[in-house]
Amino acid sequence: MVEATAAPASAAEPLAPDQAQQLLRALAEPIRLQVVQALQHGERCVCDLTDDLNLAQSKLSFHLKVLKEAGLIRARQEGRWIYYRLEPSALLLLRDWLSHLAAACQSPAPPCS
Amino acid sequence: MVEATAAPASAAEPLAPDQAQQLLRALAEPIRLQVVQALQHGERCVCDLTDDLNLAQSKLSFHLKVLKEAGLIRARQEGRWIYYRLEPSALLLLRDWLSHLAAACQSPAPPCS
DNA sequence: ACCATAGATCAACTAAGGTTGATGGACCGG
DNA sequence: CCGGTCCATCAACCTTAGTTGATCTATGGT
Repeated sequence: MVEATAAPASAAEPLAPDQAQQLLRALAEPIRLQVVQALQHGERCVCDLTDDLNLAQSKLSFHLKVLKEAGLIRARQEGRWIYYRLEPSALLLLRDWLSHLAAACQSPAPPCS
Repeated sequence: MVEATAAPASAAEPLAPDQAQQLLRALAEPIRLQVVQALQHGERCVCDLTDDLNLAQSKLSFHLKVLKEAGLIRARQEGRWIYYRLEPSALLLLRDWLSHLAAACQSPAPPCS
């Protein structure tokens, strides 16, 4: 959805609300958050992740899929194993979206009534 | 949960995973995202929000509660009306948390197997 | 060719979270 | 004091999303 093969993403385009929401939804789940943190310091294959996080293989696979579809992680196959790693550009896009939001709400506004 | 009356938050403390998750969950919902965006340019009272977003009062109230409990918005009463506004510090904390995550995953790591 | 392992996918189940309509408290104007 | 408006809360319902165990494909070793 978000990406092409070589996700150019840096900080130029503002990230549509739809995409922001997809990223937020993907991150807003305990297991997926653990996965993301487990990948924080580099690539890991699924078997290592199941072991690290003590999860059923099927369950982990489900969550990896959600993260991948959101563009937050990327898979790389090597022989029998599949290595997953974080996609920093997605994180940065979301980060910038939050910055933008925070910046906008610093200004005063007219009361309603 | 997250805050006291005067949320000091700026950029010093790293934000616990628990709290990051609460913020993410709060934002990861279409209506709440709309609410946040509606508050982006300043305070609004509930009646205005129901009107702007065309929502049942009860429904809006539910989502406002979630956002408030996450520390993302703050309420201010004035007569009969209750004005809500965004809490930038929460957004910035989450922003920094994402920065940190993105920064960490830029470094290489040892393969498993 | 055969078996074992890595991982994805599927269908049925369960649990969590959002919705709805009704009720209740707070504040105001007459 | 009374009626109306603003908003929060509650219980019952419904929808969405995560879980579980089984099955399926692919890869590699022997």
